[in-house]
Amino acid sequence: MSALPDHFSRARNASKLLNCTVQVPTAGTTRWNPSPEQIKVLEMLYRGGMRTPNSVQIERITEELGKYGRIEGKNVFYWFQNHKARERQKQKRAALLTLSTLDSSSLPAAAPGTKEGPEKKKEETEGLTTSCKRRCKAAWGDHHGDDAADCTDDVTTLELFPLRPQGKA
Amino acid sequence: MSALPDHFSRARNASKLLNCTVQVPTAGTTRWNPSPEQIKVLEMLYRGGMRTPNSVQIERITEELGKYGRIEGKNVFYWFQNHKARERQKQKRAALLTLSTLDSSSLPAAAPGTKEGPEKKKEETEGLTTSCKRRCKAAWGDHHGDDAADCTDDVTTLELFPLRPQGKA
DNA sequence: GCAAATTAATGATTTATTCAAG
DNA sequence: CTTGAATAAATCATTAATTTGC
Repeated sequence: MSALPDHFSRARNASKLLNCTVQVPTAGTTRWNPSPEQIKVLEMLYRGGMRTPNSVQIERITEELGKYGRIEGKNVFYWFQNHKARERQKQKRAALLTLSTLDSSSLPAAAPGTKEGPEKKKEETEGLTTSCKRRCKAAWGDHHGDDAADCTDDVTTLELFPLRPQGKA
Repeated sequence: MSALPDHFSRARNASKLLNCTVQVPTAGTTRWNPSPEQIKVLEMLYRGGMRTPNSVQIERITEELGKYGRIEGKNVFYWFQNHKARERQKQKRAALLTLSTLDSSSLPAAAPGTKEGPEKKKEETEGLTTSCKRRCKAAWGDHHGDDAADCTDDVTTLELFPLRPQGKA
């Protein structure tokens, strides 16, 4: 897991000693590091039911989160992807654990310490949540805005995307 | 998990019952249909070694292909994705076939008519092409162009991306 | 108490799989 | 059946926690 050629990156251990509150601006950071407020908003949206925001939603979220720090649209996109995937991963693991606890007779393989349980391929304990087929729509940059009068399909999910706490969908 | 009545797909199966041709906005076709010239250029680029163009490259390709018909950046992106994937798929299949031909004793399962051969997981006949690790860079809309002096680190594949028949290396 | 070494989280990319239009 | 479009899974890579030796 940890191959470290020991490359002391750029703006690393600047803080800690110096309690300077400077936010390390100017280009430096390669990877987006979400601030607590940003995470809060994102999780709120997620708990509100948002799974894969489309481009318009992403734009709005990005704009909103931009108040709390530098952020791009792709960060939002990736955040939702990863969050969803890892949530599912956790649930799957929990389900397996529950199963093994409830029924301690089966469970042939899948040593819990190895790495995972990559036995079949997928669809292991999948038939419990996602029943809906697929939802289409992606988050591509539809901003080309040249000639083609291609309808920017938004409008659909806009209503259930308040961005301000409204209470459930 | 999917507790949200997300956008009921919009232009997907919209015109099924209602055979009304309306609603389809000005740009009729939902799906991009590449013209022969476009395919030609794309295949040339592919044969030239391009696998996953970055945003700048995609923009340029899109611009070039736009001469031969309506096209968006995501079309180019998806085309490369699909072409690569399906090329690999074919190679894999061919390799399996070759193996079974050379050694007609093994090959336990993988009925060729069922659906596929989803036996293990992956890494079956993989170690034949991709030796380079990974290349980074995606095709996101990096067009924010605000202040951040974020280096748009293309440069990786740019050299082998002439876009104009140059004679190649 | 600290910084290097390790580990755990998680952002970012690529690959595999699936859906559906033509 | 072919293939564009979209999503989910796997993987890589980097940053933050945490541990460990001094």
